[in-house]
Amino acid sequence: MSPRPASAALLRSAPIFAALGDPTRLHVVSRLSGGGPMSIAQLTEGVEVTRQAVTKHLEVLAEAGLVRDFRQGRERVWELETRRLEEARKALDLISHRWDEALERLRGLVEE
Amino acid sequence: MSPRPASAALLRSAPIFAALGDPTRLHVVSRLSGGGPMSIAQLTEGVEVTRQAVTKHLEVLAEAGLVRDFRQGRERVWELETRRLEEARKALDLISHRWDEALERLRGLVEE
DNA sequence: ATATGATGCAACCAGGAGGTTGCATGACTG
DNA sequence: CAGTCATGCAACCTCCTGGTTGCATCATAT
Repeated sequence: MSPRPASAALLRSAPIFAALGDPTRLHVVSRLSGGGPMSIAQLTEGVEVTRQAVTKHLEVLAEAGLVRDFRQGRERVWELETRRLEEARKALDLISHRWDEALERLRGLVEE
Repeated sequence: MSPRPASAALLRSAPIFAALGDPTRLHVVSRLSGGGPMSIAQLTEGVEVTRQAVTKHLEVLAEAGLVRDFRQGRERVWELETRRLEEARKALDLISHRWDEALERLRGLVEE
């Protein structure tokens, strides 16, 4: 087992990070996380952009599996999907863990 | 203290996520995490794109504070900067934590 | 000195991302 | 049924992103 190749699992979390990488989107996610499920109109308040822009962002987040929607009367309500958040968190853990191992190996080599 | 606004600290991690959101970039980060510090040429092996493309990606990662470089003879060696990784991980924790709280509050309201 | 390997720099390009506006639709409220 | 509020749909626009190619530089091994 020499230098491990980039695990496919890790690579698969790229879309999640990409989705979280936009300020407006992160803001929306944060709003959702703090206030529970919200309609598009609600989410648009407190953000500088148009309702349509928010809609697009929500669709990007949904595509990445970070949010989920359901209808409630004439409203479309969005809520967080924490499973993917966990995946991303684990990916970050994996990276730093492997980095520590790698440095440890290097230190070992130097000391020989 | 009603529905908390998106914390600035959280918003500040958007660039980190954005940097991690590209497949090639995540691949590079993964390579670094598994094999210790590497030169640009080394990182270019095992990736489908040009050396210059890799250089650009490294600069994006550096901009986000995720990697750091130092010269070693005629090589430019890059290494991971795990501090920012930690920040991102904490941001994800914060989000899911607040979401759980929010759902708890909602459940409380419904049961009244 | 010189050839070679590792980068740096700059110009250029296509496509996608993030936003907007205008108008159509659907579902409650009186 | 009429008015209104929450969305859906579509066409457009601008800029940034991810990539490329070609050439200049700089350090090193001979």
